[in-house]
Amino acid sequence: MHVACPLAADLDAALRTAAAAAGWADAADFQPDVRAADPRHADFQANGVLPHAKARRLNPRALAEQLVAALPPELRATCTVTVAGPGFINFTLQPEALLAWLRAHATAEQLRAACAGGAAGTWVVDYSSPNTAKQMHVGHLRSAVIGEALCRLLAFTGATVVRDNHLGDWGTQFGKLIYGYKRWADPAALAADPIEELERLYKRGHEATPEGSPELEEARRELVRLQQGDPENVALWRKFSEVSLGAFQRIYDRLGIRFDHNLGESFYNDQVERVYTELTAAGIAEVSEGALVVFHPEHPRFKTQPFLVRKADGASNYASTDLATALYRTEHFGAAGIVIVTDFRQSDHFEQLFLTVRKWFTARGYRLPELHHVTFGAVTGEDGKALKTRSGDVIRLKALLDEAEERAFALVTTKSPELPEAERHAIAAAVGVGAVQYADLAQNRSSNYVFSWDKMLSLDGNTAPYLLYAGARIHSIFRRAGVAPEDATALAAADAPATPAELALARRLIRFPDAIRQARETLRPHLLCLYLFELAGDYSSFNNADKVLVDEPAVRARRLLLCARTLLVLETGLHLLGLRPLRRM
RNA sequence: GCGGUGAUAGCUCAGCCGGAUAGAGCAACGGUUUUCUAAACCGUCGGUCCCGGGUUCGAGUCCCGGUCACCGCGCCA
Repeated sequence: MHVACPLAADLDAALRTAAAAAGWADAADFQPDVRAADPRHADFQANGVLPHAKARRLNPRALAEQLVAALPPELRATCTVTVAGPGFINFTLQPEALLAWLRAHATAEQLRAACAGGAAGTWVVDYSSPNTAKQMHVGHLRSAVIGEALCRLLAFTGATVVRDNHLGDWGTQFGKLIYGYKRWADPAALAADPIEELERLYKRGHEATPEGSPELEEARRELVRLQQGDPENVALWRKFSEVSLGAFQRIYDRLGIRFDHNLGESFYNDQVERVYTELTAAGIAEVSEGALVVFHPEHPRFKTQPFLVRKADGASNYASTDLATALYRTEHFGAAGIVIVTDFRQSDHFEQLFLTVRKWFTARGYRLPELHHVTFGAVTGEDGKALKTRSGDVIRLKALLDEAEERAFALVTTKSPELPEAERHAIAAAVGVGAVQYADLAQNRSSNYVFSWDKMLSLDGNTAPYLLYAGARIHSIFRRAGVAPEDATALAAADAPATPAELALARRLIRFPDAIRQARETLRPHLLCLYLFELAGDYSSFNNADKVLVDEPAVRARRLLLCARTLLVLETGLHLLGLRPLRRM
């Protein structure tokens, strides 16, 4: 017998049909509002009867009873339906329906199919985007980690994702850096730690070129030479970029990030002229105080707060390059969506940018992609100010990841001293770096983030190790059982979930597509983190309450089935967050 | 001044389109192991959801007013 497992969308459709079958005069207007329910009450609840009844001055409980009576018998076979409170309709899935879902979602591909439909076409995601010739510090972590998770979520739900690192590789700072480099570069230091040396040279160049000094004039001339294509300066600039990208990639490797493109600001240098021309021709931009600016008369604030797209001296700025970038992404990649991940302080800039792009593209008849600015709160010190170590330097990302791995290594060695050292190091890398990533992802991105080593490196509670540990325990059970989690024959005899812990776990598993949908729609990975934490909690409770490897074949098979599906969902989810699951820890 | 974001347990935070008794983790205290990894599980303690109004069957959630914090607002990116 084949028993299907109805989910929210199926119940929604069934209720609409029932409204018509019950003879409601305005059944077409009925919005069932089916959603996942508090597990204490049901699997799903429909709240839509209350507002519907209210608008028509009818008794909501009576309406709800009519709907329930009009539901098709097939549905009643798969779930228990009750009316509760003022008129909620509760749906509790029968264990056989849960079993049907578990059987139907055996592979990553089947899981993905259940989650597809969120995004389509090409989505360009602009994240990380550090400045070249500088170290990455903890302030760079959020964009990289959140951006990568969003890329994976978008790809998982059907988009073709283009990962674009929009490097800050062009601008006035290069004049000072070249000035410093030509005078004080130390080849040995450059070979040992290039970024460190470039930072030193920039600082030295900056200090040696105070405002109004002849030295500053010389630094500016270096910049002009670079922009005019002077071979020596261009070669130096290229070297700075290469060295920087190499250092960045060592960080990205640890975070599981690989960009498709590194199209920095310099790439758009010769594309801004078209922006000026088209914006001016369309009457969108105007000259004000010598600069080319865009006002938005329909906007309460931007009708007077200008968007400067070209400076009075004729030079481009980041608005110019961001406009050129939006055009390039649309024309070259055919972007259906553009997601830019930066901190909240740039909200005004991107709001103005998007308003301008919409008018510009509409005026020219260009395809208009969906535009999203994904913001996140600042990382601050305990005082709410910019982050510093005790010595006054910013905390380097490399140092943070190193510290995380060291702490994790000490813990692995305590917990699992029998494992070979190389494996303990590999586990420590996944646990330590994963903890740092997860600490960032698990918090709602819009709130500010007070940095603390203990919080970032915590290994208890709602943290990466808790999720990784649940997975490692499942692998351990399969090792003991002598079967692979993908081995369907070991699961064939499974019957429906029966114990409270089994049922709670199965009910959590079927909600995975809903969690994915929410995280994707809101571009908020913490909703996926929350789900995975609850899943790992339900699994841990199950693991504690019900022994898997028992003698009765049906019980053993159904618990192995739950383990296999938990593992599949957990590892899929961890991967979407950019974390690496572990088989042992 | 205008605008954005935030304020929920001692601490760090969830709370999705208004929905049922506001939830986790940490910390504190107590319990669970001859049994698949105790990095676990179970329990106890802990709340003026910043303040004041409003909308309604129902408000942490929406609206209005206020307080505090961080941030943005003409040539940095």
